[in-house]
Amino acid sequence: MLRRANVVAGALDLLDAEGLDGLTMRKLGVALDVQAGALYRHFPNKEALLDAMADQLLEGVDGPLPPDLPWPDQLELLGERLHTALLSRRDGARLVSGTFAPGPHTMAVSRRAAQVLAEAGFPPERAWELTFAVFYFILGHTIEEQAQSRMPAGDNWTTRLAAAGLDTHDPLATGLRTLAVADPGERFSYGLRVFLAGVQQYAPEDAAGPSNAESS
Amino acid sequence: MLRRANVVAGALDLLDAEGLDGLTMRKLGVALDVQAGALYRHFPNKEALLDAMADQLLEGVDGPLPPDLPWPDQLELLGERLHTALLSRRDGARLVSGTFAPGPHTMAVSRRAAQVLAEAGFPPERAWELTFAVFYFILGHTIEEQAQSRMPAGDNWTTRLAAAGLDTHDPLATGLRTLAVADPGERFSYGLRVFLAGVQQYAPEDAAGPSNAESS
DNA sequence: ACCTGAACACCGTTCAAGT
DNA sequence: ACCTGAACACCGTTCAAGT
Repeated sequence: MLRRANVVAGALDLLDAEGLDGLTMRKLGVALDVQAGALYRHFPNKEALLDAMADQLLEGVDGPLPPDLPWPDQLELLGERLHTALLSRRDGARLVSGTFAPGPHTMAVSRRAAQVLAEAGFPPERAWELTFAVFYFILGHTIEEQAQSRMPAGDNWTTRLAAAGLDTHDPLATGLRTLAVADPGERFSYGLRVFLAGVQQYAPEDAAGPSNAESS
Repeated sequence: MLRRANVVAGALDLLDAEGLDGLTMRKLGVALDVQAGALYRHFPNKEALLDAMADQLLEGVDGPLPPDLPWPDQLELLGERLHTALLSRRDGARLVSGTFAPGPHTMAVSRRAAQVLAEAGFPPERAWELTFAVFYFILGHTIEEQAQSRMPAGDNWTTRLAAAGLDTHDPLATGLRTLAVADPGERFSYGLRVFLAGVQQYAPEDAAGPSNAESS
């Protein structure tokens, strides 16, 4: 007999095999030796299944954080963990970004990040807001990483950009080509640190920050 | 006779009427008084049409920037313009985020942002990287804005999050509920400024920044 | 309660044939 | 060159009927 957890596990394996666009209720039926219609005894629709898959993907991201770590480093660690989890399955970032109803793991991770920010002195709304903001960056960056990795090496997004109208002698054009071959993980970490530097600067209790933390 | 530009314009109007999920080659055919198959004389597939629509949406974002404006303000202006353009059509952010091949307007906007950062002293690769990073934040934030606006008022993403496991007396829970009714435009601007504060701090020529701009 | 078999109402895309 | 008409190979979802 089919259990809800089996369906999610089978769907995630099918995701690795077929990608998000190739993930079909019918193919999932075949993979689980069941008619496609039978899946609707466990999930009201495909959207709900995708939500469950996304939440499963985030299992473990909300692990304990070293309490002696400064809060910006805690956030960086959380961001790197999320990044790793998204990369663990093909199209993982696209899967999570399409989530409609957040599951328990999604909840736990978000809450953890917001709590770190609240303890750093941000008012609760700002803590949530910045949590979402950083997550958007992480999702967007990882979506692009996973899109690039599935493309022929000579046909990157960046390659197209470079070819489409940039002079060969333009330093910006060469920089774009350099980017195309750069380590995506290093790029991600750099972007994350830059964003977190901004967050740190806006922290009310951070003495090094400007006085306009809540104005301007 | 149908022109490529007519197809794009009709498709954008259909997008407003039906949303991205309801945008169908067959419906577009009806709207343009043409068989669906006829559209394939102008675009090789639906993906190419969506790319053209996304690029059209970004027309005008790459307008001239006041040259006397400090570069962080130039970036903020560019970001706000992009935000506005994405909001100008239903599901505009989702449309642009799904873009595969960047068109001329997408190119121009990206290049403009990268150039501002390059002139601020960033090496070209970092300039591109940060351009993408900020765009990811903008797209993600705007996708969520547009998703929220199409949901029943009492059933926000944030409302679900709040209901799913947060204590009523938890300040984080109340903060989340506050967020749900906050002005999305103000939230966007705040997040953008925070990110740009980080960027500014990493700028090599910014004396106020830390010395570890390229290390760590 | 769970699953099968089969249908319903759609999709994107192709292509001979018309004009 | 552009469009029609009609098909092909799929989708997600529903639901009587079986066990």
